[in-house]
Amino acid sequence: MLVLELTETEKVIKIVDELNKLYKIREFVNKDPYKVLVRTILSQRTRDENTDQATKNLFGKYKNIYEIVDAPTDDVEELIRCSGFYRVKAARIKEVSRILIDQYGGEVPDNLKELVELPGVGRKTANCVLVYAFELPAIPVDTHVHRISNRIGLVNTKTPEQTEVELAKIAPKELWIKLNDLMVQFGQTICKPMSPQCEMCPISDICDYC
DNA sequence: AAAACGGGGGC
DNA sequence: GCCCCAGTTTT
Repeated sequence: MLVLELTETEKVIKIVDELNKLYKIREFVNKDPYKVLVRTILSQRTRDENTDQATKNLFGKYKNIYEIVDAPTDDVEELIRCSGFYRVKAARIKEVSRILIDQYGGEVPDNLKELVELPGVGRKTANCVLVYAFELPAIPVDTHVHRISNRIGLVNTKTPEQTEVELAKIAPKELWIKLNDLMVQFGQTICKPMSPQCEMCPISDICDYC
């Protein structure tokens, strides 16, 4: 069988295309920047099911930033308990909310520089806000994106930030917005960290991992 | 019972 | 870069 020789850019296009047949691009909490930010903090080192449940619990009771900043911390902790790391996350959410109200008029900044200055917001979380709330081109690199990109030989990097830089070079900009969400779903269901289900992988023809 | 897991921060 | 943090899931 003829082995296709694709450029890295062509590989990205193919990967997005194939994964897009399998998974839907999700729209997180109606692109409300504050809710996206909170949901993303809740998602840190956490699976989707638990993230979604915690997000529902929290915003089911407290509607916006002003209600959350005044909410009792133990109640917030209880509502988001199912997402794990709930004490840290509750503290971060309340701290960030306070800062946004005090310094940004209750709005979420739409640029990387100001976002990463917020406590509990690193590069991955900030990029998620830019992509999912503001629809700006950014590539949130979590461990799924980092692992998969390296596993299939798309990049050869050591840190997530290096992966972000390399992916930005080879991926067409209009695809950036899809990369994280597709790879996360792929990483949770097929290209898993420990036991990848290579037999049902839609992109095995461009991957020699197995 | 470990070890790993959709990060972030402090040093 | 290394280590710590801290609930949950997987091995």
